[in-house]
Amino acid sequence: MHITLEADYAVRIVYCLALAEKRMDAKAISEETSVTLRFSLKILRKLVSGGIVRSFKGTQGGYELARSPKEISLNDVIETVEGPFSLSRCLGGEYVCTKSSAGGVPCPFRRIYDEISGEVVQRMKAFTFDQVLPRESAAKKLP
Amino acid sequence: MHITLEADYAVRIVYCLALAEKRMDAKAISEETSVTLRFSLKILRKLVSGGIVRSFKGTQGGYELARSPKEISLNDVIETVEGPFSLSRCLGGEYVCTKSSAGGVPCPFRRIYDEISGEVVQRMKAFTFDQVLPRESAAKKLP
DNA sequence: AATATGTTGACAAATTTAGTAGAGTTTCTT
DNA sequence: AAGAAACTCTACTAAATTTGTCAACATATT
Repeated sequence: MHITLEADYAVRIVYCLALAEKRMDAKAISEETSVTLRFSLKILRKLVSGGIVRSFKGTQGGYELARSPKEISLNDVIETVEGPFSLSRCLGGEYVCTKSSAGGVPCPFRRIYDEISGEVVQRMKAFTFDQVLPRESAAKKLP
Repeated sequence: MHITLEADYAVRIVYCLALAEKRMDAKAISEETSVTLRFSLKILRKLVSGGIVRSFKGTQGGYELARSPKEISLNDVIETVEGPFSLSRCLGGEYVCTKSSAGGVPCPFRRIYDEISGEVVQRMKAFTFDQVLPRESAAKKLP
């Protein structure tokens, strides 16, 4: 019932890049965050395809945030890495709990699960990375 | 990032017992909820030791709720089966993120994780099983 | 051209979750 | 007292997911 280690790492990596305020290569990120190089590469790829991080190839390559920390939420990062947050196991709109003791009737717990999940997502969206940065850095804006 | 199947089953089982309003044996519960007999026995044991369900041995034995549905919350059931809910992986009070890029400084995400987890738990505590019962049953009280 | 970097998909190990087995104990009924 | 119908307990196995690794490749800079 926790976020996965991978998501935890992803948060660290984004945090690390937000603090650095400059391009870092995978090796530096890996050392800074104590995530193995290989695994951080994998996570970085997800962050890149999720549009949170930009990558640059070649000698002076590396990774940097694709937008300002203020515009990156905890939800962006976690959702990118492990998909949308949901308490209930049965996603999608028209779920009917054929197995519930009510038999074929909409699962009576679905609503509460969805409500709570929605709140969690809302909270995670409201929490942006500028909130964990030292004041000066938080003020700055990426181009 | 979902509740586990086991917790899901546990909720169904409690719901089933709440609807039944009478003692049921494991076989009946298993059939009603579509959880295998063996697995439901395992879950029932947890529910018993968690004080949510009472068990009775012998020929007329079986299981019944240990208290009225109104006094059993979603959180009671889920916590009994899979432990206290927490988003963050690092439980316990004095956690320090030695691995974070801040190095040895309290993890800056800890607070938000705990806040959100707290809200989830609060919501799950507020949701009691009488809320998913037909009106008449919900009104009744167990001795 | 050489080197430093990121990209990709497949693979493997570790951990957690899900489910099973069997021998034992208690209680009720007759 | 016997027997059956229940629950109890510990351990084990199987499946799924998470975590982490590898190797060959593509791209950019100097």
